Amino acid sequence: MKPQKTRVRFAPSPTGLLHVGNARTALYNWLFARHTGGQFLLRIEDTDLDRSEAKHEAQLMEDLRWLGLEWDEGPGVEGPHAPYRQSERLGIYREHTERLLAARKAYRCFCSNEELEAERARAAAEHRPQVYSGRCRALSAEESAERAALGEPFAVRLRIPDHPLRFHDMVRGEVEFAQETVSDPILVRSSGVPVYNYVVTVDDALMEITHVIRGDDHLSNTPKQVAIYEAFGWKVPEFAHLSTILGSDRERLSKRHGATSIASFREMGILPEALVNYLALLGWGAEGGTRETFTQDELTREFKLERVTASPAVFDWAKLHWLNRHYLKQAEPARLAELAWAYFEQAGRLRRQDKASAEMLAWMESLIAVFLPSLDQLNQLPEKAAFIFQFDPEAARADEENAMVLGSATSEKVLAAFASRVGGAASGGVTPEQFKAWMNEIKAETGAKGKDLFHPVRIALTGAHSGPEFDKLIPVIETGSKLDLPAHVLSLRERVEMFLRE
RNA sequence: GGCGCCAGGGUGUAACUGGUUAACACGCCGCCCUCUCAAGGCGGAGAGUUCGGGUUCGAUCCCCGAUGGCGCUACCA
Repeated sequence: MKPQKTRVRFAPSPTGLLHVGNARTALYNWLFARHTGGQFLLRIEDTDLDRSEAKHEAQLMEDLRWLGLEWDEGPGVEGPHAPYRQSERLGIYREHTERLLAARKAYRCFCSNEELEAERARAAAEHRPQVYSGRCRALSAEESAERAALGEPFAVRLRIPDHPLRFHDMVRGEVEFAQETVSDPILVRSSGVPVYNYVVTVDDALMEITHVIRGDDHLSNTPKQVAIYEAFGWKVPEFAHLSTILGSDRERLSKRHGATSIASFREMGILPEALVNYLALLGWGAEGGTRETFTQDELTREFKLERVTASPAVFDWAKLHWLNRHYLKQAEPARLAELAWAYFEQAGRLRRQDKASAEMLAWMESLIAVFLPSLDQLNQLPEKAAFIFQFDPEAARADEENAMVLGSATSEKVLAAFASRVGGAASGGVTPEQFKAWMNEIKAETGAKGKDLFHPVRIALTGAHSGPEFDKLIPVIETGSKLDLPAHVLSLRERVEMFLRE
């Protein structure tokens, strides 16, 4: 028997931003499809027209593409099972409902809301499962048709079979629900709008989905869906219910925990490869378990659904940051310069049009290299680099620790010696080699060494007694001072002069 | 209330079909490097696998129960 081609889908509703939980579901679907050589579809669940918005759909697709999760069928790509938007498939559902009704697998339910509520209350009081009594199940075909024809409002319910509903879950194993604990589910509301559990099942079947990979909040809905497959005589697919992602307080991760949308991660300057790697690790571990960093290709090769954990995982910013730092260091400087530009632009440090200048871009690359080792997210860059663009001697002196350094006897001598050298520097700017030579001279001249030697100079140049190494920093400052920027970047010489004038 | 899922260091995971001093990574702490902050290198602490039974020569792993967390229980998705 030749193996069936796997087909999976990611089916979000466009009611808001794509967040980590859903993104991880999408990723696992995508990885599974790619690993097995199958297909990954995107389907938009927009039956809830009040909450669905076109802009969310567009954002969703953009976010998926940013993560590198291209779909083989779906909006924008189309395919043999189009349309891929549920709002455009209403006719299909209606047709299928007719079939079920005709086959008496489903029936019209004329019960009112009040009646149903009373029924539930009674069941709760008697400690029984709150399932529908099935009162309208017994209605004859004639009576049912007659009341419908008379205009009496009705919903359509599925007849739950009288055998246990079981299915296989690749994460949880065999799962079984006793039939008496599952209520005859509503398929179509009295308004005529079909219900989520119903349309999902119809679509999954018609789109020939072989593996339904989704969040475990759907686990308890699955027996109903299995019953729908059975009612139509369709093959029940494999399921894989992914555990929830929790916040550090072990509560379901939500906006309450801060930024959790994919869009916000991108805005912060988290690289997509870092996020993909992190999300993959959240609920899955490679065989052997000694590797943590995986490219998307490596994940595709290693990812096995059977290895996904059933227990919920806590989202950890520290580890995401660690991975982001890792990928930031791997990234092409030109790419980082391009990405970082937006943040500096926002901070008013750079102009958009200057991106066209190779000189500017090169300078940006060297600037990023200076701060890269201490960067969690790219958007931290303008703040870390602020002292390059804006030098404030007064504030530097005001700092308590700085004042202590500057108060020492040698610091004055050191600064004077340094100032005289910078003052006489060639117009080309100070080079790191020159700087090093000067510091050696000053060391010999004043007897100051180590912190006593470097800290006063560092404060006079950067405003702080700690910061990046001078070798990398000096070229950035000197080159920057010659560029045409929104605000002039002070050269070493200008900094020292200004500092001593204060 | 009913039904279902889950349960290992602070966190994410590894541990072949039951046999390991319970491994790796993040984080934390320390040391080295260094003018400093990072980065990097080296090392350390931190769980005996929720609890109670059972099966077994032997359970993190299999079974039962309890407890806790979560989900579903809608004419929400």
